[in-house]
Parts: sequence; structure tokens; C-alpha cells
Amino acid sequence: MKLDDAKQKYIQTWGSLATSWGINKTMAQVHALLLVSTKPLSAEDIMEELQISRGNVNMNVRALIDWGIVNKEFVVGERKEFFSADKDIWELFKQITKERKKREIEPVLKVLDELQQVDEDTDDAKQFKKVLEDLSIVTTKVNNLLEKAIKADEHWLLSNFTKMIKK
Amino acid sequence: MKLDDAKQKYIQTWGSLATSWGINKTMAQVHALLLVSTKPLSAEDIMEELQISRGNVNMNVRALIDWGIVNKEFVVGERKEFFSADKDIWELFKQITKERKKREIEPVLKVLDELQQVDEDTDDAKQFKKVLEDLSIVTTKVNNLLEKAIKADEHWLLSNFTKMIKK
DNA sequence: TTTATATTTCAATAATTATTGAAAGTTTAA
DNA sequence: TTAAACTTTCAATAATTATTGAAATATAAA
Repeated sequence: MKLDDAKQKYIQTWGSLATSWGINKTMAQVHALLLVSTKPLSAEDIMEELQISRGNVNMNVRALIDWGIVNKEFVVGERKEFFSADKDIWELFKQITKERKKREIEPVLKVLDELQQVDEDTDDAKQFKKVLEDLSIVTTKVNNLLEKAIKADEHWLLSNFTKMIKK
Repeated sequence: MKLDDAKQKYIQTWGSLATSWGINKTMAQVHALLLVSTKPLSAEDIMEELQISRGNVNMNVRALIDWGIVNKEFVVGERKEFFSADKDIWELFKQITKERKKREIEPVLKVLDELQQVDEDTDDAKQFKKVLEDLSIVTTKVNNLLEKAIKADEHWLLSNFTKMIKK
């Protein structure tokens, strides 16, 4: 396979996979494009490569910057902004984990906590509270595990995993 | 707070959170309803409670059964089908993990593997392969960790987590 | 069988989410 | 300053995804 074809395929596939993760297709494609690009790209470059509008590029690049996985670059002699993706995949993984934790886990914990305030004491109420409590326990543990991953260094996943499977 | 209000709030909130996880709102609500219900519910019951159509109930209940988190129940003297959600939250977590692994991680690994077949040997190609390889390494490790979680018993998350934070 | 009851399917429609592109806003160089 | 270069915003529109509801299919009692 030719390099350019492979890059193209990577960008396209990433976009379609992203939709099954609840992530905007274009956002994933822009990130994929920047990740496999050897140099920072301008908004025009991205528009051209992905055949999308200026507004779309702007919104998705901003979102990627918010997620902390794309950075602005200043190129000497150029007035416009350029963008690049961090090539450190471990960092990428940590940032994505951080964002998904914030979007997917933390709101759950907040709601479960609020709902514990049921003042009835019937069997029904007890059963309901038990379900909520169990949901809280598992969710909290997952949350803590992710928190640990975010704070850990590159060897965490490897070393712990090794321990886990050796056991 | 009254029990029924709390249940109602749980069902509604679950539905809106689900959309930020790439999961259909109604599917999440049906599951939430069954999870806090003390007895199995029929399609009619679900239609009534969530104010949705028969077709919608059918599709989403089938999807939940596919995910392995809802079961058919046979009620004596009743001809129609009834549905219930497993109250074991650890099992729920494992099933969700299994499905998301299948939908979100495995296709990534498959694509990364295919893309390794770049026959060029320029610096650009090398850099591209390096990115793919790093993506593969991290994704594989996450995949293995999830696989371990799916196969583990209820104490896995707790015990490993404790080890991790103690360290 | 036949009939009543229950489930599934799917084209039409509604609701949601993403994208465009031009106007408004900002920044920098002359 | 002013003007050109660049970025952002957002109402209109397109694309996607979810939902309805009635017809088709399946199942079980009479």
C-alpha cells in the first residue's frame, strides 16, 4: 500500500469509527489528519484535505484544542495559525480518558448522589436505594481507576497489566 | 424526595446522559425503567411508562437483549412477553464493557493492523508506521485490560484498584 | 382449522446533530 | 490610522439518526 493511500484510509476510517464512540466524525478526521501530518497545517490546508468548510474546520479545531489533543503552532514568516497533534500516543490516551471521564462518568456520580435522598422506607425504596448504591460503587471505582490512569506515567498501563495477567 | 419521583428522575437523567455516550436515549431509559422496576414489565407497560410507540419499545428491548443486559421472562397465566433487567450491577458493568470493547476498540485494532502494510521506506513512512504502532500498543493494552475486567469476578476492580492506589 | 392476541418490520416522518458560508469581529503590517 | 489577512460566529440548511404506527407476520387458545 502507498503511504498516501494509507494515510487517507486512516483518516476516513477514524472518522467513521468515531461516530460509534459518540464523537463527531469531522473532529476525528481533523485529529487523524494532524496526527499523520509531518508538519503543522493551517485552516486552509485542512479545508483542502478534508473538503470541508472554513467554519467546520474552525469549530472542530477549537474542540480538539479544548480536549487538549491539538496545539496551535506559530510558523515564522506566516501570519495565520497552524495546528499540530501531539505525536505522543500515551499523552493522547490520557487526554481522551480525561475528557470521557468528565463527560461520561462524573455526571453519573453526581446524579446518583442526588437520588439517594429518598425518604421512604418501604421495601421498594430499599431496593431502589440498593441499586443506586451498587451503581455508585462500581462507577466510583471505574472513575478512580481512570483518574489513576490519567495521573500515571507511561509505564502504568504496561506494568499493571503485566501484573494482572501474570497472576 | 418521593420514591416515584426519584425513579422518574433516574430514568429521565439516564436517557439524557446516554446520548453523550453514543447510546440511544430510549434504550437507556428502557433499561433504567426495568432496573428500578420490582417486577418484569410487558411491552405495554413500557409504552405506557415512557410514552413511546410499540415499535420503539420492540426495537430497543431487542437491542438490550442483544447487549445481554435485559432478559425475557415468562409470567404464569400470561401470554405476552415480559422483560426484566439483571439487578447485579457488576454483571451490568461487565456486559457494557464487553459491548463497548467490541464496538469501540476491536475495530480500531483491525484497521491499525491493516494499515501497517505500507511498503514505502521513506522517513515519512517510518513516522507514519511509528504512530500506527504506538496506537496499536496502547489500544491493545486497553483492550486486554477490558478483557481481563470482563472475565474477572466482582472483586477484581476493588482489589487491583487498592493495589494501584496504595503504591 | 379459525380467531384472537402478540410481535416484528419498515416506509414515512420527526427530531437531532453537523455543516455551510457569508457577515461580523479581530489582529497585524504598512 | 487604514486596509488587508485572518478568525469566529451563527442562522439557514443538509445529513443523520430516532420514532411512529399501521400492515405483515407469528403464535397460541378455542
